[in-house]
Amino acid sequence: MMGRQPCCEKVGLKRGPWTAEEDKKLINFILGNGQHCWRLVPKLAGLSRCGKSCRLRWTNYLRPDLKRGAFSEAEENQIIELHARLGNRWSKIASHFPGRTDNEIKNHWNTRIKKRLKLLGLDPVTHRPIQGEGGEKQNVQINDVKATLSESDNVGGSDCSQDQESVLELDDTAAFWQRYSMLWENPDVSESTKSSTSAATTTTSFPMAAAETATTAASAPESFHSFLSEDSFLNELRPLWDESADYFPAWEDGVQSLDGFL
DNA sequence: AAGATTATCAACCGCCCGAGA
DNA sequence: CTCTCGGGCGGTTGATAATCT
Repeated sequence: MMGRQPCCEKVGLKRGPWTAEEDKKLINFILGNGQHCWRLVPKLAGLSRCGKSCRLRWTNYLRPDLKRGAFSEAEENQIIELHARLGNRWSKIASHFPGRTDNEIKNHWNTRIKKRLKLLGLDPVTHRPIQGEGGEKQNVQINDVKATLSESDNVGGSDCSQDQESVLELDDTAAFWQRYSMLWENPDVSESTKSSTSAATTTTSFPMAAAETATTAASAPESFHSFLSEDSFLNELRPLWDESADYFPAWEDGVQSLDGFL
């Protein structure tokens, strides 16, 4: 026999983007009942979705303790270091970032960090220098960084004011690379990840990230639901929200972080 | 201004794993 | 021990937004 039974009866179930109405139903249900059996959630909440879809929507988008927003430089650096040690174990990586989801980190890795590593001459899978023509990529790396910085991150920019900044950034990059190499040269590195927090909590500077953040932060969309600012829904939801701290450890923080959207 | 291209990210799919019967 | 089931994970897709030509 091939394949596998679907997780649920898909016939008649809605797919695709969630509507504000569906979100309301899901939020209200979870607030009122907590998280138990996801399979039952759609039925009980009156949603024509499969349980998996509900879980995904909640954990990746509706949970009030989500941080959202652009990744900081420090976060990005930490993701890179963790990925070097853990590989594509996104949930493990995400566990180091309260308020971030594995999906979010995975997306960020695939769309941004991966490219940066390539620009740095690093293989995003192995985190080692790409042995291209001549295998001397590591030596030209710093120049590559400079080139790519002025190429791609100097958006709308004056080119002359950048030299000084670039020097600083290059120093940081060199330091980062050094740390990074040491990480890989340490044969115990994969073991050390199991035990604890050793290298994960330190931060290094990753200037490409800084440059990028500077150019994109201003335009970063705060896409948290517009319906959350609707008065009618606010009046209905907010009291529930405030009463529900018992269900989730991070709830209080979540409420606070929501305030920015309300 | 309009069409083409690229980037982003929410959401889905299918597999894996652990718990419990 | 084996089987079933649900939750979780990582890979991938596709719609939309942003940017370029």
